Amino acid sequence: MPTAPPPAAVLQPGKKRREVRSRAERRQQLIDATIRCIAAHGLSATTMQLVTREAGLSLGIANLHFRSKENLLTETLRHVTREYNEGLLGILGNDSLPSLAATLEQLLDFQLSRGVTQRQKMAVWFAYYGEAGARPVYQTICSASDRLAARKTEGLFEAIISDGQYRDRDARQLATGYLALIDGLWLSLLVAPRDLNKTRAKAVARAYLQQAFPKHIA
Amino acid sequence: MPTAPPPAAVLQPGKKRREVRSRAERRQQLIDATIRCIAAHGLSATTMQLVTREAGLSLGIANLHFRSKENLLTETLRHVTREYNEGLLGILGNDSLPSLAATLEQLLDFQLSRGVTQRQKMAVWFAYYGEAGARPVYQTICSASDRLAARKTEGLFEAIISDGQYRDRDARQLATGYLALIDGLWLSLLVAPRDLNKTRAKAVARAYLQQAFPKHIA
DNA sequence: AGCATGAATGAACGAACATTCATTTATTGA
DNA sequence: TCAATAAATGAATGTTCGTTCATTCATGCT
Repeated sequence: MPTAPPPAAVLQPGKKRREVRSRAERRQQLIDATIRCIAAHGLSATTMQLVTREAGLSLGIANLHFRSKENLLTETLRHVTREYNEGLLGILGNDSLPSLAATLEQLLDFQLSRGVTQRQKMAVWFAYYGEAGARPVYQTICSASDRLAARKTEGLFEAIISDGQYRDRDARQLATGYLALIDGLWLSLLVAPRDLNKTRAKAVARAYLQQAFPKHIA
Repeated sequence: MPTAPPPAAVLQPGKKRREVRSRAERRQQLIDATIRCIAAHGLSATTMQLVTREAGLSLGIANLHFRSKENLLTETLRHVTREYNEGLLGILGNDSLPSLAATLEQLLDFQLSRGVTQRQKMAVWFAYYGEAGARPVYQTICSASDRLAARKTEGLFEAIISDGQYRDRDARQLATGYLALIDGLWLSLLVAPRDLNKTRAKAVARAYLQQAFPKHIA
């Protein structure tokens, strides 16, 4: 069998100059590309070729910086989760909250904030949720994040109940309901954006909080 | 090249007797197997081999009764969706509702009913939701079902508001919130069953309805 | 009984996939 | 200036997947 002719030594037109970057930079670049791919094509259609092409890099690079595709996907979920948790802790992090009413408003704004990013993140979030039942790793990461949000929200609600001297209110139950409501609204925004926009979603969530804590929200 | 030796004419031990069934029966059998596979292994790991083996049939059968894998998956989603919609219409179907309070209770019971089935169905539901952003067919089926539920729930809430002469209540907003809450509770039940059981989930949803319609629910 | 019909089977096939690694190339330090 | 080192590349590899179809066989009709 004749060997393939060796590529010409001349500079090929579509050839990009090879660039060297640090490990951290490449990892971030690949995670970002993975997020875009999942949002655009879904988790099952996200291939190594698609991701690396999206990142503008060569095929083998993902296996170089992450050991495997499985690892890349896990790290991507971890990144999205960490980002969300950091945003949440920026609001609910300190145990002594200056103004409870303002904090409540901030929480609402954060969870239903605009931003192109957020839309992509929602798609990623639910793509992994859909597979979580079958993949223990995803389940662990997701539920750890959920538990943190639940704990912090519950803490805020307890403080509000105490401050407003509300009667017959269960902080845990209200927090569970509120977070489930937010999840459900996200899902609707993702799947049926025609029937629900962010403004209406925020109004719905606000109504929930108003019913629960009328003295703390306008 | 020597041809492989023909299989012995004797009855092989692991050989099952071939059984012939109607097209409808086989389709249902395969859809049920698909649901079990998705719930157990996730959508991305659901292969034709897995499904047909789960159904106890041969590999080629799925392509015989459904044209393609894509079609099998679509029909499976349609089946789950139809089943849910029928249950919902069984409660909210007739336009003149006998007792609004009883209907509200039935709706709650239905949406958070136990049953092993329901757990598998939830897994299927969210597996498709996760891919819906990338697959227009899934999106169409899901959002059509969601829209029906929204319309019927809104109708019930309108009747209740009118009956109870509630002030400052928006049926559409309350219905959006209630359905989002149910979706969110389902997601929590699926992903973090340790943190939320069906009894607590029902209590949370009930609390929402109590806040909205105190005269119509205990 | 013998034949016609079509459901059922599973080996075979090509396409697509993740992964590997020999080679190329940028960067660093002597 | 020139090795030495490490990052980046992409052709090649082995595997797995969905799909096909020649063959087998159960069933109902004549």
